[in-house]
Amino acid sequence: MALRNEKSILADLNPEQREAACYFDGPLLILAGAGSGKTRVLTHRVALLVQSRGVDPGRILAITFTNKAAEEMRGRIHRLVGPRAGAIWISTFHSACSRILRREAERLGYRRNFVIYDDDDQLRLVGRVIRDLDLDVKRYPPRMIRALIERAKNEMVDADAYRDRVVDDFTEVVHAVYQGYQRQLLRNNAMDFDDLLLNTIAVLELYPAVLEHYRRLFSHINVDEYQDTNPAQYRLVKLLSEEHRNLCVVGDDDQGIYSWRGADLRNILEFERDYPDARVVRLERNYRSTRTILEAANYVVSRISGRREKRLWTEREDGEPIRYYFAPGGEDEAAFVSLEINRLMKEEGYGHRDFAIFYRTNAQSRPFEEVLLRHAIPYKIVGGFKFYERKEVKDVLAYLKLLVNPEDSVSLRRVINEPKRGIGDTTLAHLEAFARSRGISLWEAVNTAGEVPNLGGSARARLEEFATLIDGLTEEVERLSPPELLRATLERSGYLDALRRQETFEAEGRLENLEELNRAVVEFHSTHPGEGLDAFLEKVSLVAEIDLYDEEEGAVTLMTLHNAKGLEFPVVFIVGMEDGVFPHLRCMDSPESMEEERRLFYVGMTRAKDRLYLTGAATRSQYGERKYNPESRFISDIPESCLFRLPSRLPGAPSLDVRAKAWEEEADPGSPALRAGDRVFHDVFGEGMVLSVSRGRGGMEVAVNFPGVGEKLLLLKYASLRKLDG
DNA sequence: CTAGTTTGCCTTTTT
DNA sequence: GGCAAACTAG
Repeated sequence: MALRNEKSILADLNPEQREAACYFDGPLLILAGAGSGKTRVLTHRVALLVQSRGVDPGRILAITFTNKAAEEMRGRIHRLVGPRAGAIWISTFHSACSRILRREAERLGYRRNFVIYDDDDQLRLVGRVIRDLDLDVKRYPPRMIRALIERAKNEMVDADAYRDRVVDDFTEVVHAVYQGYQRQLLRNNAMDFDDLLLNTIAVLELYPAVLEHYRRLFSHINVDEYQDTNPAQYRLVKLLSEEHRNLCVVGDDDQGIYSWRGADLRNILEFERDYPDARVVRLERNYRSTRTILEAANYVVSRISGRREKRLWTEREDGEPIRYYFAPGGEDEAAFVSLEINRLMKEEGYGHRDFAIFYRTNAQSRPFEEVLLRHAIPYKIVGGFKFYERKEVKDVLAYLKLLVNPEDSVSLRRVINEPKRGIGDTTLAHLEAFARSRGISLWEAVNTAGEVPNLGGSARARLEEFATLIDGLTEEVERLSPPELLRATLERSGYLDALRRQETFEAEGRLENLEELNRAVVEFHSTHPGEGLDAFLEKVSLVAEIDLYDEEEGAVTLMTLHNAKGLEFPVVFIVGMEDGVFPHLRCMDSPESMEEERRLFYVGMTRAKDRLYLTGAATRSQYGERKYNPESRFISDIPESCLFRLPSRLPGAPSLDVRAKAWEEEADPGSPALRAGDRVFHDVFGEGMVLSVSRGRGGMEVAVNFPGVGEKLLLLKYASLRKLDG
């Protein structure tokens, strides 16, 4: 591939984009509307810095919102400037901080092999601390306290400073838990997500030499999705860029959808107040959507107060009107979407990958999965049941974390009796009391089990056995590669055996997930040879759901509106357009959160290139009961001239296939209607023979052998199976 | 100590 | 309707 010179790089850009890409000295704000080519500007800007300005690639910092965006940007810059792209710091805030902290964390009392706690670990630890303080978890719910701690951290209020926020008994408790929580983190040599930012800031603020080092290192700083930065990120950027002021931020206040995570729109709205001499460039030309979609989107967002006035325009045609279908029920809504996908594929030549279904909450995906499965339309879900949050995956990762960092008591507690090895709550309680009284870590307590009072002989023996297991594996950490370590852990811990022995479908599924984890480790090892287990764990800790998304796959994509940011699809369905669903019930009481919902709607709409569908349902089952929701208020925000309302009773629409449902009910009590040996027909796999029928977690499960396809495990609830006679 | 059952909780979005 | 803590029985 030929590298590009300055002239040819500039040729890719329109005048505004060029202005933004070429402004190198001093603060720059790029207000980039949806689909205005912001990534292009950013990549070209960085390419120019390297290519024509001769800036050392290692001194450019580019912050993206997700790892996926980072990889993509690196790829695009690589195409422009070649392998030098490899040296640029392109990453999320969290990855960049983690990289810095691997070098600097020792100054804060951490060791460099610290582990990163996800929110499940976080919750466990908060709960632990609450219980350790002899508080009632009913009166002080860990989730709530964690939320308050999180918010404080977003606003850079540390555990000590929280004292100023204490106004009553409850905040008093929060303060105490916050302090205990931070102490535990330090003792466990662990950081949560927010700590990655806060500790980086702390290191920079406490050590002038360190600050100086990174200020010199990063001569040019670029931040994407600036509207979604929180006060801590703002501070960090400011610290690093204050001196040379070569700071370029890109964003769109209309797409700010993370205020619940602490993001503060003022960062982008008041950029010029921080940098009065800032250059501001607006990108308003949209290269993605039809005029109709843009007009509607402009209108939806125009009603938001205090925004920066922008008006997207395009040279594209009007295109199709936005189609709106308010179905009688949730199943009809899903059936409509599926039928429409089929129709567009047949009549308009779209492929599976051209379609996306967006919803407000992950829980809404079910009916769509069901109907797509039944119609044999391939689909994939981004998010939802998250791979790295599944029990078995987390269990095994906890083992690995423990090998890297034995101080990690959260992981230790997780695996000490998993699989069951006779170390129960009582034993654990004794260990804990001992650890606390001696001021040693839980792991040290396990290792000195002989001295722990009140322990029975068998408990001691089991603890010793466990300690030997972990010690043995720890010794291998230096010797074995990550894939080998995973294997050894799975085998020697007995985790694999325990699952194999169960011989249930559930265990089967878990084994498959572990196989998947194994693939991930193997892949990591081949792309990062020489990197150790710690590097793998770090990568895993910082993945976002969207990072796992692969657009090349030929499948319909289902995801939340939040995950949709930054993507585009020829055909988009935004489903669940009902008051209480979208906008979400929890956002109804404050005008600010309602505005955020509206921005979220805007984000969803502007993902569509050619066709946009909005659907809702008059009634659906929510939380297990029947709910009746009115049409979403956002529908009335769309100009009627852009909207085509479909009749809610579609002529010729098939009633849903209720066969599977009926079968499940029939199969439930005692005598299954479907038995081993029955011949069945499946829409996708064809004819097959039932091997077994059993009750699993998600309902009745059927194992079927399809000749030529192999054995398939199907959830009767979702499967479209017909029983064949004879 | 474990396994099985009941109760009682919570249901937004995620680096 | 789903999940985890809490309780109960072996």
